[in-house]
Amino acid sequence: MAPIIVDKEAKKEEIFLAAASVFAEKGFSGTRMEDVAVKANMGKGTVYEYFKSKDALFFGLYDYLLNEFHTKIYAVITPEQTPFEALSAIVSVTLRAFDEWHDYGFLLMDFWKEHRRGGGLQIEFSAVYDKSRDIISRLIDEGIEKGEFAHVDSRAAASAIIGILDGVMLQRVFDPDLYGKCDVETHIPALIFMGLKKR
Amino acid sequence: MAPIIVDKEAKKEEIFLAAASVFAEKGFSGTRMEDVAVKANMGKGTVYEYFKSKDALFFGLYDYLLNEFHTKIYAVITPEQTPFEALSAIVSVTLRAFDEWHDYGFLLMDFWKEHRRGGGLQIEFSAVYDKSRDIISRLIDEGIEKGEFAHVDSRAAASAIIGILDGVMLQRVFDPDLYGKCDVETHIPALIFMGLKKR
Amino acid sequence: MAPIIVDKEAKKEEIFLAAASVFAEKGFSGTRMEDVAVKANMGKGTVYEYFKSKDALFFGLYDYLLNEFHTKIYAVITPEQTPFEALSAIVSVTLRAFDEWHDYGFLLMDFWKEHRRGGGLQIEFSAVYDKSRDIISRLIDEGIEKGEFAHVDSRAAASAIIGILDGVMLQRVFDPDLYGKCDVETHIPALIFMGLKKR
Amino acid sequence: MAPIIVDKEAKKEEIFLAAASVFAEKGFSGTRMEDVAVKANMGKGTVYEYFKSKDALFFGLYDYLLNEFHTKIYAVITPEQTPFEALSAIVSVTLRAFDEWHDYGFLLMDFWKEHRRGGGLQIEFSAVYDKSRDIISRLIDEGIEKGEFAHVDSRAAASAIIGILDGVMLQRVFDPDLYGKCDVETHIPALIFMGLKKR
DNA sequence: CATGAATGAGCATTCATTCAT
DNA sequence: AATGAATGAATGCTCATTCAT
Repeated sequence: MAPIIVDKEAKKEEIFLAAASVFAEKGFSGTRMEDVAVKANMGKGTVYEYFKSKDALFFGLYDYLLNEFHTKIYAVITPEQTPFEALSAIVSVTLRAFDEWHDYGFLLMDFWKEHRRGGGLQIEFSAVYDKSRDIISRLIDEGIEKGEFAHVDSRAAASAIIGILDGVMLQRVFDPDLYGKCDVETHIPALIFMGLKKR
Repeated sequence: MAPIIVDKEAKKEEIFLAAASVFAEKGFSGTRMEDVAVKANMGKGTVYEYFKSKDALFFGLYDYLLNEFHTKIYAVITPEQTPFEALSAIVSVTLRAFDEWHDYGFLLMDFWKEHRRGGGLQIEFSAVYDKSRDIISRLIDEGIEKGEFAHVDSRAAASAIIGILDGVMLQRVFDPDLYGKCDVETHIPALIFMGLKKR
Repeated sequence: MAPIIVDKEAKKEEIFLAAASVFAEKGFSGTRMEDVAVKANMGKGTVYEYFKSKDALFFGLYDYLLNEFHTKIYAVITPEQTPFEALSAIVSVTLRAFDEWHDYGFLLMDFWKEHRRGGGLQIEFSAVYDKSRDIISRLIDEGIEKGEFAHVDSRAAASAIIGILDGVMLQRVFDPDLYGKCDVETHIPALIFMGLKKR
Repeated sequence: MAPIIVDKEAKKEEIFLAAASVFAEKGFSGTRMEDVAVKANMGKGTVYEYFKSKDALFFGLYDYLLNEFHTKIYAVITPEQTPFEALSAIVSVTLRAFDEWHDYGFLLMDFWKEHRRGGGLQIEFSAVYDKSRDIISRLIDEGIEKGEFAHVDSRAAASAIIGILDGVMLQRVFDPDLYGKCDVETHIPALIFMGLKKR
């Protein structure tokens, strides 16, 4: 008669936030569903009202975060930018994003690791990387066409750039002071665009 | 009665080989000590004679593999090489090593992931990266001195190079066809040394 | 505001019908209160308005069904019948009733099985059997008096007859083709009345 | 080197005995695996060394008990007996067996009830009844041939006899005094062989 | 030394029941 | 009256670790 109106999506988001925090701290297998529930200020059972299983929560979270991440990253690209400017913006915002959420690195490691355990729930990681590679390699192709970039293999270069960004993140996970030791946000793009060799 | 002489080190190596195979296939938390024992053709109890715990085995394995890996990688550096040649050799042998043992990627992911869980047993990953970074950044510094390389920040560049290599490995874990799609072993070094920008 | 008038008894019956169907299909412990609620087109909470607990619903259902069953069975007895005719009618209508509702067998099994779990709610099964035994043994006694039946122990014979009927039902639960294989409705009464021995 | 020798079968039997006792007392769903373990004086995990799951234990127990039961029952048949004597012996030993282990009735109810829950583990009850029906109907056929029994339908009569025995057991489960109230072991066989009708 | 039987802590998940609306 | 969101007790099962032989 007067059904309790609950914003299911809002509740899911609450759980996602709690889960992100706990998974990032303890890792997937180190996290108990109760930990998530406690963090989200609800009963264990309630979490299960919104997510069928621990796996569903985990990979759902991945989806959620990736979406937010991509939205954030690719919001910086505008049509007026030159390929160089667009690429610079992507690299720079990505590095800054890692900086802002250090835990994201741990989460991502877990996603990578748990990714294998069969089942149909899991995100198609390969597709995710494909998508990123597509965007970046298209910018590179455009840059080559316009004479801005050298005649590199655009897909290999895109892989390398993503590799740099992921790899830098990994290294920062294990050595948080890396940023302190050198100005990564300046030097990494420099390397990407200029290479090591003297001209 | 003559005491049975057992080569403890040889036995440990047997266990390492079995463990590497099983951990790579099933991941750390998906692997049961019994799986390792079976693979190594011995009883569960025997594994515990050589390793105090699952963690000790796992991180001991990391140590073991990393040692082998580093030995292999840095064997290619010789004093006669120019910095450019040395760096090229490292990059190239690393890419080829990933190629040879695809599972290594999964193992590495697990090491990264489990790395955190307290205790004092764990390898100091940061130190590992530091060591690699040291070797590479020294080569870069040398190259700058000799006028071979541009005036980049050598530590940032080293981070970026390691990042590229780790990152490329990660991408190949999720998309094994990457090598097929483009000649990574040619293009990645090219990007590293020449950068994207046209000269 | 005019209060909504709800026919409590009608609603209870709705729930009973839904419950009978679900319990028969999934068994007592396999049935969730929500299943019943869904089948009855109402909310879980509403079921609890009418039945204090799952047990109360289950044993209430037993009462309800038994009542219907008894009403049906004993409607066939009339004062004009000879004891033989009355008994024949009971046997025959019982066998036919089992035939009509195959699921009843499963329900009954569950009632038997759950019957023990303490508490004061449960139906006194013994009393139920006593009642049936009373009716049947009285008919037998009457038959003996009138010289229609042999001098058997009427209570033992009544037990045996109920036993035959319950037992036949059980066997049909596990082998639904039993009726197909032989004409139970003819042969079972024949055995009851004539026995195995040749005269 | 000196492996602990454990008689796996003996251990299984220990567990069966504990399980029979606990299942009979609390029913299948009311029994926790720990209850069985405690009763058998072992740890929970140990039970799982011998039985893959609660279901496997339960239906394994059924197999075990049924085997014992059948062995006991059909041990009383000898080639020299007339069909009447053989049948009498079966009926009588069955009734006495129920008497000796009252709990068997409860266990059987549970087996009946749980029987449905799909899966491939479960005993084919139908086959069990078929087997009993075969033995008994063959004896009846033999009796008919020899002129000992009336021309009944032997399969229907066999069903009825099994029905009587199962049914009597059920009634005794709910009214343990039934035996006290009348001499079932005399009167039930009398009814089976002579029927109700006066000759 | 080697073993594998025994153990029990630990955790994902289910579901009867409650109660705010 | 009716609802269904929230809850947490309860339990089957796994697996690292121990230890008697």
